[in-house]
Amino acid sequence: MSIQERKEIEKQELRQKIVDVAIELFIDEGFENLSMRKIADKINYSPTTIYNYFKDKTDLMFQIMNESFGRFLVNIEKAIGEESSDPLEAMKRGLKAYIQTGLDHPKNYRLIFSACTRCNEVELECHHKTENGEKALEQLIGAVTECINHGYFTKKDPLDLAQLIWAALHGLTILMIENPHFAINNRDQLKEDMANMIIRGLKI
Amino acid sequence: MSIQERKEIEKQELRQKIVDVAIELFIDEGFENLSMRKIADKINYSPTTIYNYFKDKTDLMFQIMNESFGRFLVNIEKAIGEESSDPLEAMKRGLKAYIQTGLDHPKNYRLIFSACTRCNEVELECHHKTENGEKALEQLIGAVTECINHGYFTKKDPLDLAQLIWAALHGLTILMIENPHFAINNRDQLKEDMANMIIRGLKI
DNA sequence: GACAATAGTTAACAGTGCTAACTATTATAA
DNA sequence: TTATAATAGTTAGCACTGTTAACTATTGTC
Repeated sequence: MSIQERKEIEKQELRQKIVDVAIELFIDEGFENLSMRKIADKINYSPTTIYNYFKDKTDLMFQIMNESFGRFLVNIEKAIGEESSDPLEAMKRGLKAYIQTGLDHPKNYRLIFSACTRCNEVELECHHKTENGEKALEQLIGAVTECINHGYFTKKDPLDLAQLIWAALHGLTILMIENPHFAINNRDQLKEDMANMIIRGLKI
Repeated sequence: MSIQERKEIEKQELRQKIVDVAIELFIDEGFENLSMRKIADKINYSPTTIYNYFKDKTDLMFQIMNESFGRFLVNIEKAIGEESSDPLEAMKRGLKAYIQTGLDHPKNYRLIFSACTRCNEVELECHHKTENGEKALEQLIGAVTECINHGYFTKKDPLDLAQLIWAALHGLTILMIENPHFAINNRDQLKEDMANMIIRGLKI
């Protein structure tokens, strides 16, 4: 390993540490209390060091958002459990797993989508795409295509259907997380009903 | 009109002015640039005056959120247009109107739901209910009940169904607003598809 | 051993939410 | 009519924020 290689690795390690600590702080202390100075304190560096690794706070936010998206995907995989031979069965399990995973890790889920809230509020033009977000969508498109090919779903554009599904799931998940009053007494029922509504709505 | 009444009215007027200016600033300058001092500047009062009318910034946020919700409802009514005799027809028009109104006034829509993002991030416990939010839900429940009574929708708890519908609509609307990449080329199609998916999903 | 690049630092600016202590103004009761 | 009390608004200040510019110390290269 050359010196340059070692330096590069060290750089990546510190960068990753910043991301990890930022997520930790977000989870522990919330959105409003996540500051560059607190992150710096936690890693025992001066606040300005962070700016050698991230353009600004928004940039950092998008990195931790992407990282959290990755962790969310891992958790979903776990929640889905063993593979299913029937695509429709797999789809239904996936739908419920998405909502449940969001509810199980509300702060994580919130983090994934709260970066956008910070991004260029004025113009509502955020040009970031998260790598892991794209990956998730690809996976969902695959599952939808399976359902179409097996004659379960209407023969429409799989991307369209995937976006429909994602939107519906996200809506329920984020409302439940952000509004503790929403469906306080019937969350399990609603989760089930949402999965059923989606599948019935797209069935041939 | 007694002196007390006049004073009360003046108080309400200033309070309303603060709310109006706060909304204006949010729309014009965005979330991050909305500060107590800027609001104070705009109404030519000292910043601390605001604290005589609102407990803190979060409190003010919830007031402007409620106000925006009210304006949103007015705009939806407009978008729905004339009354329809058929409840299912009315429902479909309402569904599309919700999404379209959100897209037509993205900053307004975002404001309605961004207050929660600020509320007690740590515990995810926000105990505010917005009056206008409750009102909207009541209305939706009414429309759903109509559809059930006419034999269009499955005989389930109208509150459940209304929450399902709202969640799905909200998910699509907020994703489109917050993520400019989401469904950039097929938004009209998606709006239509979402309405159809919901109705097919709930039909008897 | 000189030079340059890199990584990290300190100091500072302009702005933030919010509180405490103060001052005027106004309405009520004697 | 005047003293008292309540109300509405003010100033000054605290502890914090993101971010930049200028600096220093360390390290690798020639």
